[in-house]
Amino acid sequence: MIIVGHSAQLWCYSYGHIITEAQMSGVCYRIISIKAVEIRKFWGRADCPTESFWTAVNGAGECSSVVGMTIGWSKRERILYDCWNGPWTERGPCLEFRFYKQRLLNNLTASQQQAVDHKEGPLLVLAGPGSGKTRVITHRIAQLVQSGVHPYNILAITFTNKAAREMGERVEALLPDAKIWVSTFHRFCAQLLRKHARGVGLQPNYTILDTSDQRRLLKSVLTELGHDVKHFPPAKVAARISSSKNRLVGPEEFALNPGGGIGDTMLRVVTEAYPAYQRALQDSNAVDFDDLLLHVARLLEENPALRSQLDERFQYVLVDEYQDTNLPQYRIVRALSQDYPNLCATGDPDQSIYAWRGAEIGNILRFEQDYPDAKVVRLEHNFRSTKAILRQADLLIGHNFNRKAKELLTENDEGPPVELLTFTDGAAEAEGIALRIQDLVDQAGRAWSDFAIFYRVNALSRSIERALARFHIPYQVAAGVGFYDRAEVKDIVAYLRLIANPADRTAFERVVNVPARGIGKTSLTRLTAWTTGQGGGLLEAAARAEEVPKLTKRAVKALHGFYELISQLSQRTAQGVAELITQVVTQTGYDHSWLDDPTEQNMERAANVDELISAARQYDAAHGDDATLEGFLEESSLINDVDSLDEHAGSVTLMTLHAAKGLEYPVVFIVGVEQNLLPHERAINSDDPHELEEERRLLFVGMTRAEEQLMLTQTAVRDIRGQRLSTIPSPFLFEMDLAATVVETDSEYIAWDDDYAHDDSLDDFEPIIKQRPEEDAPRPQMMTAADLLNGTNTPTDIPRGFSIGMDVRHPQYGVGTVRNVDGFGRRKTVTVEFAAGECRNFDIAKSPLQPVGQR
DNA sequence: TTAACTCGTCTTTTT
DNA sequence: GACGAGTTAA
Repeated sequence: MIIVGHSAQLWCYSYGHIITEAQMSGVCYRIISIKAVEIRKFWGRADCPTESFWTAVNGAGECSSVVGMTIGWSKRERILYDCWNGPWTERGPCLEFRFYKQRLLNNLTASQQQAVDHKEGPLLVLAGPGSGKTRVITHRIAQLVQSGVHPYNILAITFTNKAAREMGERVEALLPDAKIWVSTFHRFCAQLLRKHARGVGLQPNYTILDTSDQRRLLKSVLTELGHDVKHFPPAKVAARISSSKNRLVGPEEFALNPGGGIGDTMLRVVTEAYPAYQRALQDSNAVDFDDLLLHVARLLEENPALRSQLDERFQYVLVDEYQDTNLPQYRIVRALSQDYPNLCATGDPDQSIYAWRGAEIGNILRFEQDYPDAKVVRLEHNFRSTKAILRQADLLIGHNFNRKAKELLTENDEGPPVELLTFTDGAAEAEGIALRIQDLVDQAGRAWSDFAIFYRVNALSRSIERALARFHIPYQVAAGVGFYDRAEVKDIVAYLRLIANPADRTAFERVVNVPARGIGKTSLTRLTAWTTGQGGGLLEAAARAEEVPKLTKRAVKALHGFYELISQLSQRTAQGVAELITQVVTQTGYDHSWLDDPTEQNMERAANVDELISAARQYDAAHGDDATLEGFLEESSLINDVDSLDEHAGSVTLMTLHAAKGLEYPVVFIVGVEQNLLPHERAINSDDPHELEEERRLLFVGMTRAEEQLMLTQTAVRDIRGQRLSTIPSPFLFEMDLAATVVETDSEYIAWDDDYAHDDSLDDFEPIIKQRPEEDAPRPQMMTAADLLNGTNTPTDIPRGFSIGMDVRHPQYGVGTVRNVDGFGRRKTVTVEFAAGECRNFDIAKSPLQPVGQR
């Protein structure tokens, strides 16, 4: 059911209402493709499509029998259509229609055109926010191909998967048949490294460790070296190692010149741990994120033949967000642009917000020195934001000393002034925002998906989430526990990793006793100790367990069994990844413990495993014969939480300021614009003034995401780490000219102290706002962040499971009554009062507590 | 072996 | 306040 390249004109739906002809102002949409996609989550019902819509779609001749409803409309010029005709709360197949605004090349501004037309030689595009940078890149690629460059010789690199996907789609829209390699730095390197793994002492089936695996490995390395993990937290050591890698400093160089004072024990430990960690990676045939770049940079440096071969292959390299490149990335790009220096770098020094991660803003500032004959094009015309928004953003960023002056121009309307809202505390702030959003939806016809809320630190999302939940406003969060961080998902993935790469030590340690097979800590320690002496992987050692001294008979048997299991599973890789996962689950009996006990938690787990299987199925389908286990693992280890944001969800989006880069929303809130938060105290305490400038840029990035309306908020007191502190306004606020409002706490809306929370009105979680007359209209149902992260696709009323006053049964303690519910997500706990009047707390996630019916 | 409890630590941003 | 690690109780 795939139609590609079909063209038809049709009217589009936004979430819940039709975009009028006038709003579309003559922009023509073209169906690029219709494909079946599986929808993980969506909010609620929207209007049914009109005749004209279906006439248009049916005109394609392929899907005349489709019934369904519009479930989302996205700014990315895509519309999703649910063609599931079962109950709408269930998962069903969906159609995805992709539309692209057909804009012709002659629609470009003069400077955009300049950049597009540039063919040979280095090119630097300094692109302010919202200046159509992606369009320039995609059109330039199209232009290159039209002028005879072979698509094979073009490489486009971005930083995020999202950006890569978007660029890929847009290039595809312009050049439906050309296969252009559009990739992120990490993915590009991962693939290159697959081919040339041996050049850096790896096997082609190497694994990519994510942050938590990396920590785990480092922790065992530290322990083996006899260092106290309390004193030297793996996270800190990892940070030091990472920053060294970002500066291309290997373990040997680090040891030679560690820097720091004589008494710096931390440095001593790192000096010791770094090489050991690197060896452990090598032994596991694994790399961490930084290694992907590092290895490739090394490879290119030490291997002139390979370098020139790749340089020739990638004659036209385009790098987006060049201001965020770190040293290895810079070296890689340079290495690929020597014989064919047709490097096109786009970026904006004012949007450099990753210096803390090793990004070198100097790379973009130095571009003209690196490539003396570079052509420089400035895109200063902003198509995104109102004049009011840009004026404030400009005022703010003007306070940075370290910067090339640049103007932000727009022909857009003046728009409403940028507001500064001051609240009494975080709870009032959250509710105030929820109220605003509700008002704008009710009164101004905004859609939920028009809103975004940004914050400096993830911790701030919680209060906002609560407020949104109370107001029954659908939202999604780009952060926190990602899908691939869930324990059950990690377990299954670890099995896969072990199958793909038997040397993978972290994976082995994770699953050798999951589900329990009687291979305890002691057996594992003995096995590891023996293996260290022997060389080789742990799995191999498991096969020869009988040779390991002191192992009990039972352990030997269990290890042999485990080895057998993995070998058997290894035979099954041919039928696709989804099938393999199914095999893993059944053969290991992984889900046995939950299947007969359908608690909420267990059903979530099962759903997550299903989710993983369907992800694998999608991968299999997308890659056809090229689908490999390694490929799937690579894909899953390189995606992040922001990538899973669903533009079609029809919900308010919450994310950190960092994650916001590259996105745009009609209405933006930036919360907590306060001293010590934004700028962050870490930047304030730092003696490097550049850090403060980076904070300013961060706010700048956030502000320039807004298209029409922008609101900054601050509070008088804020709870930080459980402590209530008075705040100091952010110095940045004085650098702008904002319309300030102090929002008086309206007692009617305040219900957030704990006393109130124990009131039984919360049990049913009724919205505590007064019903508005127009609120009779059906609202999308609630979905908690936890649901979203679970990938649960059924919106639910909260709280699910346990509520205050409910009678419950515990196998040990008998029947009792729930007195309190606490915590969030998987950390949710309930307090139950039993007959004797004694209260106990239970972890919902772990306890065998069962409801026995409502009062 | 599991689940409840207690304690101590860490709190920026993430490919 | 959130979370991990370690301890205790059964």
